Amino acid sequence: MESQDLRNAGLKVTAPRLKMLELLEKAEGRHLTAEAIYRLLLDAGEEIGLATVYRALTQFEAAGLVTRHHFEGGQAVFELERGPHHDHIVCIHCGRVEEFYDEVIEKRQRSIAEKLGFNMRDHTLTLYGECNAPSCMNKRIKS
Amino acid sequence: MESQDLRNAGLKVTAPRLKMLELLEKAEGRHLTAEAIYRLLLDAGEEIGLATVYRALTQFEAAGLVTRHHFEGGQAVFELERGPHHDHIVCIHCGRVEEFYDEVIEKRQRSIAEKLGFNMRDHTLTLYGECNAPSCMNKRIKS
DNA sequence: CTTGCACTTGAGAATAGTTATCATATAAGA
DNA sequence: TCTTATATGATAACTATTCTCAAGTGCAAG
Repeated sequence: MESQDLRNAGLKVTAPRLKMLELLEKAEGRHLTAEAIYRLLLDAGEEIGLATVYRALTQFEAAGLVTRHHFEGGQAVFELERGPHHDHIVCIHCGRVEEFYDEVIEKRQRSIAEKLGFNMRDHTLTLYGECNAPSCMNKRIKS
Repeated sequence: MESQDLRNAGLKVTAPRLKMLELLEKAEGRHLTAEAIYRLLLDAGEEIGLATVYRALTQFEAAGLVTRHHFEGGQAVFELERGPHHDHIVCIHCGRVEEFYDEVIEKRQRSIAEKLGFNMRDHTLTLYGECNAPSCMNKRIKS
């Protein structure tokens, strides 16, 4: 239950926070911007402020409930932290995001950090490319 | 000579652009923000506008003369594009940046992209950790 | 050399994304 | 139920960057 997640994080259980978590749940791994979350909730008839969305997302991130990614371009995107770590590949044409995990790369990163005298704490790996989704390829031909 | 780089890129050879390239050259691989470049030039007695710095950096990037990184936190940093591709590891305490290149990771990325149906065009890999520089460790103990 | 003009420049306004402020509202332990 | 630390929404403020525009300048053609 989401309310338990909130309590564990030392956050009060409030309507805006629950709605946001539900939405992220329903989004099933899609990567949403703060703005998108705000609009979706408004469209669903919820009363919520953009500031609250940003605030809550920051708190969720601190609590390890969501992850923030920056990819290329302005806005940050958020996704629910379900399961283990993974990296991303983003289509430079349609923005589609796929996730992957590679043990070889993970191991290699740790040993590189160690060799350079760093105690590794985190990393971001994002690949960019052209995806082979039909809808995306069509768009490219037209333009 | 830098002026040739500019001509090759289809850019006119102007004082501000040359000064910026010289500065980046002297920075020897340090990663500078647009703001830092601007201030350094002002301090050196050059007359230049911040808008010009941003404009030129964008043009240099398009021409492949410099690379733009986002790391964590607000401002982008720039470095001269000398030699082959490399990735970065950043100290989360002092911000020190080291560079590395790992053929195993590079290969692995390409095959992952292919497997997922992407034609890979680019990637960013940044590790974050605590560095073992004496100056950095001291600061941590004090605070 | 001059000259013409497309390209540049600097200053400041404008924008995008995000965070801070503040008065009001509310969750939840006593 | 009371109390109070937290949370909320509206809006102002802020940061990084880009845009606008009038004035200036590199450079190719004469």
